[in-house]
Amino acid sequence: MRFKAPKGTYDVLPEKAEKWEFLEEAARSIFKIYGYRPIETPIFEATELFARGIGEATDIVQKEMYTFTDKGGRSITLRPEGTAPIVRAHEEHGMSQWPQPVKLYYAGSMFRYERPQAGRYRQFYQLGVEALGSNDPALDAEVIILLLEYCRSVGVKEMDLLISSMGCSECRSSYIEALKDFARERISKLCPDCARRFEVNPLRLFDCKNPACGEVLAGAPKMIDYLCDGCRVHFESVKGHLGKAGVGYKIDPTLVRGLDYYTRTTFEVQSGYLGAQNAIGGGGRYDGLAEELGGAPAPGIGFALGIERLAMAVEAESGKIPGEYELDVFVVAVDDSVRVDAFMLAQRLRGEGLVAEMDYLGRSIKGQLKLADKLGARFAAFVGPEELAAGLCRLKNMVTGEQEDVPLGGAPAYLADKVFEEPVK
RNA sequence: GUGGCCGUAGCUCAAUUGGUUAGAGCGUCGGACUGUGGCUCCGAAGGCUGAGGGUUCAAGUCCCUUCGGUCACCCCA
Repeated sequence: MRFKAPKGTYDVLPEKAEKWEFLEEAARSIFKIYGYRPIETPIFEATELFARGIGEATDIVQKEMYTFTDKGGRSITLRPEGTAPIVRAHEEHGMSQWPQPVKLYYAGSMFRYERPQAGRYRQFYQLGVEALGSNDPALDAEVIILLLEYCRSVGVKEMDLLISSMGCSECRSSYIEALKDFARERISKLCPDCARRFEVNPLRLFDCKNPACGEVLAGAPKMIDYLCDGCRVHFESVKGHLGKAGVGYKIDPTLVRGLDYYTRTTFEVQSGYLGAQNAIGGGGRYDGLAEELGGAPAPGIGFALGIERLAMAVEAESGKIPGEYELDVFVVAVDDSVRVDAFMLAQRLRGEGLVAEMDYLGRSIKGQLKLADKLGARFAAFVGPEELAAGLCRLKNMVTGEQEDVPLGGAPAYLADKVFEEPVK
């Protein structure tokens, strides 16, 4: 075959898809408990939405977007993240008139043109929440706790919560000046990459892994020391809420996230089991985004988490993720004359809510039993001329090997009782 | 976009210093006396050795290019 899944993409085969379904269902369930409601936005949007929302200078906008021109001449981009589209929908549908705050969650694929690596793909699946219309620090804490609780509920035990504050437009700009003053005097001691960062986005200086740069920057001014009164009070309150909730966290002043829209609270949940891309999820507050997109002001906060990375962390720590294929009954057609009767029995079994399978390849009885065994069937139901003539159906317990004849008409209900009322195994 | 490693049947891997029809295990399908699984045994199907060039009498084995995978950087979920 000449075709393969495009670079950086992959097929989620049944075994993995079942695990993803489990994780996603668990997420939807806990998101709802926290009062969030589902929303689906288009998988592509006007390029300008992301360019303005995420920031022209960011890596995402500069080199990672899947952009194309549609037949109407519009510049379209496959969504690289979920927040900007939701803020767009919030404005478009007047959600500021809904009971505030508006709490939404989403699940879906995102696209970024990057070199694939462990835990990073060109199409990846995110789960996320957004709460718009309030700048209450309690909401910041709620969102952070929701992320942690969800991860914990599906089996992630060891994870680190990093938090910081990016300040608001006012205090951040004065901080950036201070940082640039500091860096300008030491520019000769920094690596070429950092020299470039200095020009493009000084906040990124802290991302450098170069030890020499790290030493130089250790003495640099920190954003959290430059917060204005409002931002400082907000940050203190977020920490206070987390503390009351018994949530452990680490303040990381260098936690600078790659999207320009963040203000005040930013956070990231990391796992030591993921390799270089160690963030399971992250997010922050974006109080200026709605205005940046040309809408009415609307503060907001949210997070996104990558299901691929979550699944990796869960499997590394807890071994298995639930979500197995289970077969209740395999209907065995004893010979060709009864294949239609077998088919009808399977239909009636399914009508009782039982997972029923049968043979579609004309296999021998032995072959059918082998298949039933491979599929893990709990029961086999024999349909044969002799049983049919007597109005019976022979049931075989595939675990114990016991067999019994029951009236054909009552077989589905009889089996349903056995399957649903008796403990598995 | 940059760099390291890698690319043989569906999967995991073999294939003497380049040498003749590329093998095995698992899996799939079938069979082992007539209506019954899990163990065992037998058989079959399934590879243009990622692709394209080159070197050579001869290439899965060497060289180049390209595509893909993988890991790291940049950055992020």
